[in-house]
Amino acid sequence: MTAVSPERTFRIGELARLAGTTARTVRYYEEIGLLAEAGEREAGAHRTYSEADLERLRQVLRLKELLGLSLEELKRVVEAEEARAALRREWHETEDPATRRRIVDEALGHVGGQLELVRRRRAELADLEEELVARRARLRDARRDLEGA
Amino acid sequence: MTAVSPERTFRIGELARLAGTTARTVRYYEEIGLLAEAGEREAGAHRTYSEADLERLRQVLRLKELLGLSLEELKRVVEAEEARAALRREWHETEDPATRRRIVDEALGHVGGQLELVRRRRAELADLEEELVARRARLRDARRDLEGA
DNA sequence: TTGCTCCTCACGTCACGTGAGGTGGC
DNA sequence: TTGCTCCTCACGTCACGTGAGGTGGC
Repeated sequence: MTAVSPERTFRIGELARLAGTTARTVRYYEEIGLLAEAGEREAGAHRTYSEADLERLRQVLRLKELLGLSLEELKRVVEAEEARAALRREWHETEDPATRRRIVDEALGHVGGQLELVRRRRAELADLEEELVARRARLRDARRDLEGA
Repeated sequence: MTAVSPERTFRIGELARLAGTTARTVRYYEEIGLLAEAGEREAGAHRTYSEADLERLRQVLRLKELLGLSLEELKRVVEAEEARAALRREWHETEDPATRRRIVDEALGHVGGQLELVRRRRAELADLEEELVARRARLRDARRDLEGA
């Protein structure tokens, strides 16, 4: 039996390639505090990343490209995400239903806000698509009329 | 009877506001040749824009925001659009069906390319929306379990 | 040992934002 | 005439790109 390699690590170039970006971008995100610094590192040593780091980077890039968020806005999203992760850990330490409800409600608000953004974008894209389809239909009609010639 | 004001014009500030951007952006687009210079203008005089200019600016901003195109890419789109407008004028001067077919086919290729971009984006947004909806469902379940407490 | 990838400056670029100082039109 | 909006530099900023010169690991 082979191990499932639960501790796959990446260097910055591979991480960037797998996430569809560049090493420079990853370093920049670290520089401005959007991504955490890659573990313990003596000055000048190579950065190493985990699969969790890869997923986090992918998610950040996805929100940036699809929703057009600035890095400042993404920083707030990531911070909120981390705060919620901390709350999830706290979750198991409390029995108080009021506290638990507060945690869930906060998460619901956060997810709801993102959903609204995504849906607005999708609606705008749907409008654009509709216009393009109409244009294409008119062009196809013209094209069909020319077939007979 | 009042006239339908077929020649409504705008100054740069109003144009920008109606298009959802800034005067600086409009000047920059003119500077890099993305938007045509605003008519005849002695140096230092105010720019004036037509409703057609407003529509063009809106369309450019829409493609930029929804598809994430760079200004260089948008320039190519606008140029292709202008070439097609020129061809439409040429259209009425030719009787040759082969020429007309070439004009229509070029337009079809252009619209088809844009449609593909729009659809890919929409699909990506649909995936993101699905994930968010699933997260919200799990949170709502947790929330419901807490109601009983 | 030889490549390849990584490292840190640091300057360049794209797409504007933001004054500074001055002029034009209702 | 007084505001308001416009004008042209020109420097600042955000999000990286792109070398320059040097070091690390399979």
